[in-house]
Amino acid sequence: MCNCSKGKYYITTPIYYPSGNPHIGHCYTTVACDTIARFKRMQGYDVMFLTGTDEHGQKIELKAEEKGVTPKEYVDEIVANFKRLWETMGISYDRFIRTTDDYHVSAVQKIFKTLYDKGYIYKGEYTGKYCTPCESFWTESQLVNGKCPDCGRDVIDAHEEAYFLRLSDYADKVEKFLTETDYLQPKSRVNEMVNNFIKPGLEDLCVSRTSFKWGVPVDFDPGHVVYVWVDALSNYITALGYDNDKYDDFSKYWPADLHMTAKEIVRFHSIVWPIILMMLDLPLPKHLYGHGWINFNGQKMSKSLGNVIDPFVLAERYGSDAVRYQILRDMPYGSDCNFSNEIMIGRINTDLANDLGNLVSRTVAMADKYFGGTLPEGKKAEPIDDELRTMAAALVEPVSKLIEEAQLSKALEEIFKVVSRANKYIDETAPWVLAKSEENMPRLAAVLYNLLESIRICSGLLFPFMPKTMPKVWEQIGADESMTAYDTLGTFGVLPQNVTVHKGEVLFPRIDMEKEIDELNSLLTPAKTIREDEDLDKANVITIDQFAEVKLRSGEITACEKIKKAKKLLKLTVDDGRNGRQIVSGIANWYQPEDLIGKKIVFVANLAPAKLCGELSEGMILACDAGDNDVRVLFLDKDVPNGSTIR
RNA sequence: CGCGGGAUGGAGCAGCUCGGUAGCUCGUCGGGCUCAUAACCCGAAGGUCGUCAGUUCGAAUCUGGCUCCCGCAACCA
Repeated sequence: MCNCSKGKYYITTPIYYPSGNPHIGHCYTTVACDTIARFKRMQGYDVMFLTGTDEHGQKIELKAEEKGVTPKEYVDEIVANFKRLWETMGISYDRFIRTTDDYHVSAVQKIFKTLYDKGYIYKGEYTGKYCTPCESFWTESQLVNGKCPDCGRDVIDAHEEAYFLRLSDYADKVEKFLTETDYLQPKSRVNEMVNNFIKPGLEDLCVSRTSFKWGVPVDFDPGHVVYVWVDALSNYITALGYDNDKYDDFSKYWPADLHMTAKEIVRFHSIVWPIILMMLDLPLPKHLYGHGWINFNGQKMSKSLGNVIDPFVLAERYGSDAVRYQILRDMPYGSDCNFSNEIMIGRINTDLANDLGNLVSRTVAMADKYFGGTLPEGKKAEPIDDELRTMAAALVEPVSKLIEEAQLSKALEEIFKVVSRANKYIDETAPWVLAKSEENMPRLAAVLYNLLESIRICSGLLFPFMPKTMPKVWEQIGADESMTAYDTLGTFGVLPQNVTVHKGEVLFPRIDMEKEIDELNSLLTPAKTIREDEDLDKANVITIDQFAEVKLRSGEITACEKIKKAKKLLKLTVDDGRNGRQIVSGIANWYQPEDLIGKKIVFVANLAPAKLCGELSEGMILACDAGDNDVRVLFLDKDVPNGSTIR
């Protein structure tokens, strides 16, 4: 097969932020890209599949400090986990870029300088609000109740000298790009982007910071580091050798054929990234696909259904292919999907064990039992064969199109229609009846051959989705590599007439749902979580003087009401033994106002006052995380005087 | 009037762009089969498509009002 006949295909995942370990969401994006990459390789494209990590920023600087290690040491450990997960999940990336790689750092400096020299980056003064956990700047008007509109936490004032990227100049061009091309998928997101960010007036973007050090230094202005976007987005070109000598295939692979991201960073990939490329006079990428999130069933999540979502645990228990299958199968195009262990096990059992695995198993078993493993040359066709044969041979076309469009769930659905049809065919033809008389042998051989061929085609198309298991299928049905190549998948009748099958291991063992859920619950994270807490405790030892700075006092709740504008907040009036005070507490999900009135509680007396949803809060009451989305307030004995010091 | 998503048989979803017999998967019930991983195949029950009004010969599908739910916290893919 000629590897260059189809041209190149460049596909990317986002570079992930290693402030914590990889989770099922990272897994989805990466597995989806891997599947498409493998599929394009099968088709004969010269594929470049890039993934990596975005390692700079204040958040990582802080996390590292908390842990008492350097930022690099901190990310090294987590990046190793990302790589280990990709290994586990069978991710066939061609290149892995880290924004701390030397070549990337120097290339980013050059890109920054180029943009500056061209006048697209200018120095200004940044004044506004900054949310540290989100690493986001906000204007006063964007704040919600004075809080970060993304996470609702406090923002801090920020005034500093900073460089800005002149996005405003390109508002019209990028709007045209989004509305007049099919770059951004699904199409529904185009309006979202245009209405929310372009039409209100595209603001220039702050692209440097002086308040932290962990980033790419701006080489012509010491003290500044490049702030996230120019650094992170340009990975897609520096990884190909743009402005560096590490690689030299930029001209070969750029522009990207597909950037895949989750929906929350679509904004940067659909607006900022094309603009940066326009400024650099580079070709624009062809497609951006923003997929939905994997949600965890929200409040509905119940103990009985379990909740283990560590991808390592899932892969270890069910096999990476089963995990790949489930997340790809259940994520609908463009919207979110739910995840639970029950859903995952259900998928594995019905689709993989019952339908596909069992189809292979029963087919191979019959070939083995009735013909000693090798089919005879003589076959007898019948009209009833036609539907299955036609369906199987026609499968490659729609499936290819769907994969091309990143509609992986639908592609799988199509393939499994043929699997189902094949199971039905076994019933229609009843091979065990045919096996009873010698004269039916040619007919029996034809039936089994048709089944093996259907399996061959399905497994060939399933290979990009489940790359570890499909070769085992091929082994069992007696197919070699040449018989599962992409070009053979549109043809029925590729296996030799006298094909020999080999009974093998059970491909996807059926899982006992109840037993499995019980086991998952028993290993459900408490042990691990507590250990992490202990580690954190040890890393954050304080002195008794520090503790003494926190003034705890007793109080009695004399009045309590819900805050209308907020969902989670209760407004408490507390008798603190002095003038009384008002405390706002985020416990509305767990307590009704009437449950609290008259109760004695502990509160932090010297906490800086804050406004929450417009209500003044002078202190904080103590409550504990009782686990599993439960919160319990600490109540005191009735006879404790209000205002007593607690130590 | 903060933004966004949603409401379709027990559960999860498709259908809605371009109105015309309501479809899929799981579950339930009944039957068949015995090659197979107690798997497979067939059949049945079950929905006034959140609500009110409008447009229309005809609305799940178009228009407007209303109600309710979810995310915008956590591992931010």
